[in-house]
Amino acid sequence: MAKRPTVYDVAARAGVSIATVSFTFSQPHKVRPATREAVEEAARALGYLPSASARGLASGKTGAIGLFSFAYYARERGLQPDSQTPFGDEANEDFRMFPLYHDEVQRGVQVECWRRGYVLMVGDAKGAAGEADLAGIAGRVDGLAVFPNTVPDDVLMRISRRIPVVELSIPINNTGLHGVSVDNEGGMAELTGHLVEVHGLRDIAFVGPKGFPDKEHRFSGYAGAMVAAGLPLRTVDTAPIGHLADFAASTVAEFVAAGKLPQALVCSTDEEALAYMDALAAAGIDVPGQIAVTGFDGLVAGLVNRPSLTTVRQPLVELGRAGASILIDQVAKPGKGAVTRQLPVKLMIRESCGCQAQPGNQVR
Amino acid sequence: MAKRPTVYDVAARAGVSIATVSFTFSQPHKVRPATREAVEEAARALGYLPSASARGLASGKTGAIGLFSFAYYARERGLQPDSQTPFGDEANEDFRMFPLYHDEVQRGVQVECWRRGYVLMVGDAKGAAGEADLAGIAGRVDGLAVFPNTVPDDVLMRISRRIPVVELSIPINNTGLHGVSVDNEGGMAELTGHLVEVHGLRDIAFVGPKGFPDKEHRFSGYAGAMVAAGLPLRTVDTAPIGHLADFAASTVAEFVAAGKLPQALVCSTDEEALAYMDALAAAGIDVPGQIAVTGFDGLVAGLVNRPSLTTVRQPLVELGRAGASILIDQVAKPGKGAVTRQLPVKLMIRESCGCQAQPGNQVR
DNA sequence: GTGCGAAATCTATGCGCTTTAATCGCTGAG
DNA sequence: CTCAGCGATTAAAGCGCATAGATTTCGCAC
Repeated sequence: MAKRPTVYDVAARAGVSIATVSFTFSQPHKVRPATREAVEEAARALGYLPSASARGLASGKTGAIGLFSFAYYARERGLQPDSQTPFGDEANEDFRMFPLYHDEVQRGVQVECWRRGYVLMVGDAKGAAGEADLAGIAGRVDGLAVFPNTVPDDVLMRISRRIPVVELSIPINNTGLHGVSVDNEGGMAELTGHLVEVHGLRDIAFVGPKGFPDKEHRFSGYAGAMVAAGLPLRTVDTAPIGHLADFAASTVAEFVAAGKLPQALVCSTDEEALAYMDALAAAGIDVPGQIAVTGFDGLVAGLVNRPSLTTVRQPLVELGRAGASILIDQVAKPGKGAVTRQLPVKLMIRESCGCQAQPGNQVR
Repeated sequence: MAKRPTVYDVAARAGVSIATVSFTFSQPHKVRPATREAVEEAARALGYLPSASARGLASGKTGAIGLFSFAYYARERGLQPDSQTPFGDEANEDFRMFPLYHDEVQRGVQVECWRRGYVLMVGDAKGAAGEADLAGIAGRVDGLAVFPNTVPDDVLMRISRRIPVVELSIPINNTGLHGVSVDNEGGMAELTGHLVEVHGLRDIAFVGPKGFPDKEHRFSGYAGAMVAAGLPLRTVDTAPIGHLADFAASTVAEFVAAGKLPQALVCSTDEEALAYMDALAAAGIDVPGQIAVTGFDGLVAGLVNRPSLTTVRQPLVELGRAGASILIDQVAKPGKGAVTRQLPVKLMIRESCGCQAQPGNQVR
């Protein structure tokens, strides 16, 4: 590559000063049409491309929104950048790998950035999300969106002192960060209610990890509905996502061995639900015939699955858009407090709960 | 937001020079452990975040790969940033809108960037992809990936004089740009052969637009297979993607009116195929009973559709990865000529051609 | 205690652009 | 014919960091 031409080269060729070149691009109306054209002509002839780095340095703005995204997916599964793990086409069932939760949210962020004239910077930690990784992206954006549990809180707080930070899909909290969330509790309560009231189930177990605020809220929704119906709670531990399949298989085996198969498995995520459905199928147990299984998220994979997965659909794209929107607003006019929004969810009744698939429910 | 602390602030607090601060982050091993810790402590206390802009300016590298992505989707459909068009959750069948072709390719680019330690900059034109839009992203990356027909050739050529540019999924050509493509011709020939040999169809029409190199190659594949079988060619024009539904409906109406319904519609993309299947269903024509329909791409939407869509699956994620890989290689060691790669495709026999759905073919 | 090479640190400069303040050139009023 | 007034243009000062080259400090042998 030839040396990139700079404002100096353009200025020299056009016979003006670099300031005029700069104005030509940033404040065209302040430049006489004749000189403007001369500058543009020179720029074109030279193949001039303004350096965003220099621009950002001088102006203090980057015009970019950052998203710490893929790391979310990878870290949860223990994937390494140098691994040979298939990330798409190679996998036989890659609609189980893509698009997942964060892919849809990312799309939302991307759409909103597009609409507001920002570019999206997608950064990812190479190992545990340390500060060094984040610096690479936090240092070059005007605002940062992150998924919960991907970045240590103290690092996040530090960053938020410099640029607005929004947590995507985290319950309202007291961290002082901006945040967008969904009605986890209400959605799960409604879903549980469906199993109790429509299907008359009583022995309903909740499957989900501890320690994740959003999952805890889903549990609350489940618990509330069960208690309200006078039914006993029952919980099943879950493994890290990377080991869902093995864990689900052994759990199912235990159920069978103990002869204590619940009537329904209310999972905290679609991914868990699908893993359990696989395990149940492998064990020769019919879903929804012998046991109902439900998820939470509304991924494509649940729609493609047979039986299709009854679940609670989160407005994932909207979630991303709302997050990006908050950031961009904050960049334009920094507010004092944390901005938070909660979005509604939608119950998607499909086959895995025992209902017949409805055309209207085929959609996600 | 408080003024962001700089190397100077950190240096002052740690009692060292800014060079040492810089080294501490870039060449830690060249700094004595004691001073390194002092610097890190100061940085932590101050909430220091290195400015990527300044870094990029000084070093001449940005560590970012750019992708001109969403614009591709939007422009083809005539969507505007300020429009109220639903971009996801709102749509009843958004698996028809996401993930599409470019979404999967983008994922590939993103994965490869992650593995190679780059960040991804997703930029989008706000209107026609003019130079101004591109400058915003081309100026801040070390390499740029674009979809065909999204950026005027001359602009692309200009940019490619400064940074490596790769065209995603464009047949090998003479533009001198790097490129990745798939075996469009071979895949379509194989698919057409399937319809002829397995299903014994003779009146097979090709549906696809003119003027797009990759689509032309698909046509060649279709034509080659037909000629080889001694069958006549038949083509159907298509409308811009944004008007696919209306156009497909009127075309189907013409077929019916003229009583000349082909035995099969070989479409150049899955999106076209789905539009025609919708139109055929609306006209009360059974697929694949009365007419077979096939696509090309291997989108999720085709898998979810009933009947599921027989198609040719492109390795989209791999396509994106290959593109990013070429760019990153070129950044590291600029080569002289254009690098090109062609990837294989895979025939996915599903229901819309008249075959029974096979478990193995359910996958995409 | 000295001397020396290596390691650590610092000084100084420039990356390409934005932006403020100052200068220039022109117009029209006096 | 002069000069205030105004728009167009420019000079100059950074923005925050990397890095070559200069300088200081360190570790160690004598």
